Amino acid sequence: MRFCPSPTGAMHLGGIYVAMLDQAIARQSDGVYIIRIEDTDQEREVEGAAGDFDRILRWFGLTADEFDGQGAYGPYTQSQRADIYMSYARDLMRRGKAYPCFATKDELTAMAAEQRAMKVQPGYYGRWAPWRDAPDDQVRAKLDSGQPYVIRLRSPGEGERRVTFTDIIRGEITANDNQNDVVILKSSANSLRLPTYHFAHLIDDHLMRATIVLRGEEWISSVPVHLQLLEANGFDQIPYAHVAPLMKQEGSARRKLSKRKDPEASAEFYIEAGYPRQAILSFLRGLANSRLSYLSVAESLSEPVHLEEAGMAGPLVDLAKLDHVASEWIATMDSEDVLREVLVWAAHHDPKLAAAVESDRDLAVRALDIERKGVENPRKDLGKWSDFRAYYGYFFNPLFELVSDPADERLGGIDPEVVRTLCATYLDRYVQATDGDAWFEHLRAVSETCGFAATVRAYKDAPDQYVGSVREASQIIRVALTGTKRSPGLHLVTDVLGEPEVRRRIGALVG
RNA sequence: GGUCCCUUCGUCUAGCGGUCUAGGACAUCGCCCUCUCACGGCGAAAACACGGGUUCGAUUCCCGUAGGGAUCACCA
Repeated sequence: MRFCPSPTGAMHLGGIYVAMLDQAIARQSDGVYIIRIEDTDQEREVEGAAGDFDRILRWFGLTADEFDGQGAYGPYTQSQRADIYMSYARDLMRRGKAYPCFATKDELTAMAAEQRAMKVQPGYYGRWAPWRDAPDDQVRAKLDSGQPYVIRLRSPGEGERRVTFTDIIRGEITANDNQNDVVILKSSANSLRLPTYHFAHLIDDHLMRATIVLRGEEWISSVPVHLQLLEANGFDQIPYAHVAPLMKQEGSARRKLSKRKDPEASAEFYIEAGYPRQAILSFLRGLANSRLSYLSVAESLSEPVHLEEAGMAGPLVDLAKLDHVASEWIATMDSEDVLREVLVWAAHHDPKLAAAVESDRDLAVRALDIERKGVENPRKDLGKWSDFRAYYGYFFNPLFELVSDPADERLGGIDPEVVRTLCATYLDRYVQATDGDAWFEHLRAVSETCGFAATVRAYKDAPDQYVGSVREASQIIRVALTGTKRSPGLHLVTDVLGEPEVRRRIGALVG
C-alpha cells in the first residue's frame, strides 16, 4: 500500500481520500501503509509543504506505518533515493534499453509544433527520436562537450499494438501501446540526476514490495509506459487500482475538485471548520463504497472497504451530506467528549470562544447535556465544532450580550411596555420549574396576567383582545435569555443558567 | 484533435434479462409532535442521456450518437 503526496501545494481532499483508502486496505489485509514523498520536481517544490502534509495527515490519523528511522525500505523521500534510480537507469543503458538524449527544450517544442501541423501523434518516437539510434561518436562528442542531456527509455512499442491490463476498480482496460521514448532521468547541472515519476514510482514500488498501486485516475493513460518500464527492468507487475477523482458541480457541468478554485478542495478547510475527523473519513468511505454510507459512522469506519465496489465516475463532494454525517456522529458523543473537541478546535480557530468556555467547563458540560444526556434521540444541532458558538455561546457571559432594549426587533414587535411588564411580572413570580410542563404552565399564568392569550388558538380566535399569545410571551423570555429566537426548551436553559443569571438577563429588559 | 474511461431521482447509489408501476440514503417540500429550535414519526415530489439492434422480454447485453471526465511535459 502506498500513498504518495508531492509537496507542491496544500493537501488536497483527494489526497486524504486516497490516503484513507490506502490505509484502510492495508489495515484490513494485514499490510503496511507507507507514505512516500515524491519530491522529484525541484522547481515546483514548496517550502514547508512536507511539514504541512505531516500535520494534516496526523490530524486525520493517517500517518504512515513506516517512515524514515522506522521502516525496512527507506528512505521514503524520493530525492534521497536518487542514487538508487540512477543505478537502475545505468543498468538499462548498459543493456541498451535506455539512452541519452541531447535534444534541447527548443528543439523539442519545435518538433511538437511540427507534429501538430502534420497531425501526427505527438511524442518522441521513430523519426522524431533523433538520439534514439545516434552513432556512438556523436554521443561521445556531446558528452565530452558537457551538454545537458536526459535519459530516455528505448520504447519497444510499435504503432498499432494494443496492450491490455486489469484494473481492480475498472476491470479490463485496453489501450494503444506506448511508442514514446519517455524521459526517465531528468537533466541536471551536477552529477545527481532525479528521475521522473514514471521511473521512480515503479522502482520504489518494486523495492518497497507494494502489493497494490492505488492512485488517481489521471494515471490510467500512462499505464502502457509503466508496463514497458516494468518489462525493461524485469519487475513483476503490481495490480493497479485507479480511483475516480472527487468532483465539483459548476453550473450544469462538473469538474475535478480544484485546489485553486474550491475552498472545500483543501483538507485544511475541514480542519478549520471543525468537522470531526471521523465524520470526514466516514463520508469519504461512503463515497468510495456507498454500502458504507448507510451505516453509522462507527460502523462505516470498521467495515472493510472494497475497491471493486468503488464507482468509476467521480463523485461530487456534497457538503450537505457531510454535515448530516457529522451531526449524526457528534450526537453519539458524550458532552465531555464534545467539549474536549470543541476546545481543541477553538484553541486554534476561535481563541475568544476557547477562553470563555475554558473559564467555566462545568457550565459547558451542563449546556451540552441539554437534550443530549439520557435521552433517546439526542440533539443533532452540532455538525462541526465551529457551530458551538452559535448554538451554545449564549450560555457564557463573555459571549453573551444582554438584550436591554424592549423594542429590540428580535422580540417580535410586541409593545415595549408589554415586554417590560411581562419581564417584571415573570421575575416577580419566578420559580424554577423542574419539568417542561410545569415551567410552561407557570409562564402561561404569568403571561395571562399581562394580557397574553393562554393558548395560540385563543389568540387566533380573538386577536383584538390580546397583546399576543403565550407563544409570543415565551419568545420574549427566550430572546432575553439567549439573544436568539431558537433554543432548546427554556426550562432547561434556565436550569443551566441558574436563577441569578436568569434574573440578570431578564432584568435587563425591565430597565 | 488522437486515445482511454464514464453516463439510473438535485446528490451518493441499488440493480448484474423477466422480481422494476426502478429500491434506499442525503437534500427539498408537506403533515404530525410542539413555547421557538433540534430530535422523532408519517407522507410527497424526484431518475434508467438518446437512437438503433439482440431477445418472447431490456435499466441490465451489443453498436452508434450526444454529453461528461482524464490524458497526450525533463509535473506529479
